[in-house]
Amino acid sequence: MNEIKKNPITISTYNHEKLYFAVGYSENNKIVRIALPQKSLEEAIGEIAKYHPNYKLSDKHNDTACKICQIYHGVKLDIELDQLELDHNSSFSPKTSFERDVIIKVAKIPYGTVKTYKEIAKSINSRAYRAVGTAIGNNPFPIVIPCHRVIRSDGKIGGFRGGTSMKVEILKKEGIKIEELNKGSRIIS
DNA sequence: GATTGACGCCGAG
DNA sequence: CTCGGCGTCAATC
Repeated sequence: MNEIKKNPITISTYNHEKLYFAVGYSENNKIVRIALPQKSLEEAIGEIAKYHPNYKLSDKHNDTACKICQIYHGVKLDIELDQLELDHNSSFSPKTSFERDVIIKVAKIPYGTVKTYKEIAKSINSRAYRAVGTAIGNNPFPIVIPCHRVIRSDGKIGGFRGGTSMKVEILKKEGIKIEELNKGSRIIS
């Protein structure tokens, strides 16, 4: 489980057509956590506050929240890795190099492309496919670290914290072809 | 140890 | 194509 951090942070938000985005920043102006889009402002803030109860609202980084919204909607946009708080005081504190390696690999998947859990595992010389999924599932920076671009080896979509349907929507907006099956969806390659 | 995964592979129907 | 079962290994209980 992700431990709860007492460090003070600020949360900035953005909303667009009934979807609410939130981003948490540390005092040294790095992103500590990103919320998946929610149906209300309270839920979006709650997604971050859950891990960082010591927060204040601020409009200082609303532009970042706006960017995240755009990326979510398929705009080809990058947020540099150095904007993310990846050290041990942040909410992302990998206990082994495994979790960190996975996140770094996922960060490098280009816009509009996908990789499989197996490929990620292989790229870090591991066969722990399932552990890769778990590590990605704990990703505190969804959308920016494009965990939605990691799919199963059989072409099926695989899981997503915000629900598989949200994963499908983002991929479609990035131009990836997906066919609907009776049971779930599949990438057309 | 034993259990649990955002998985993978193979074989049966 | 679907389903079950077993393989695999990191994290958690």
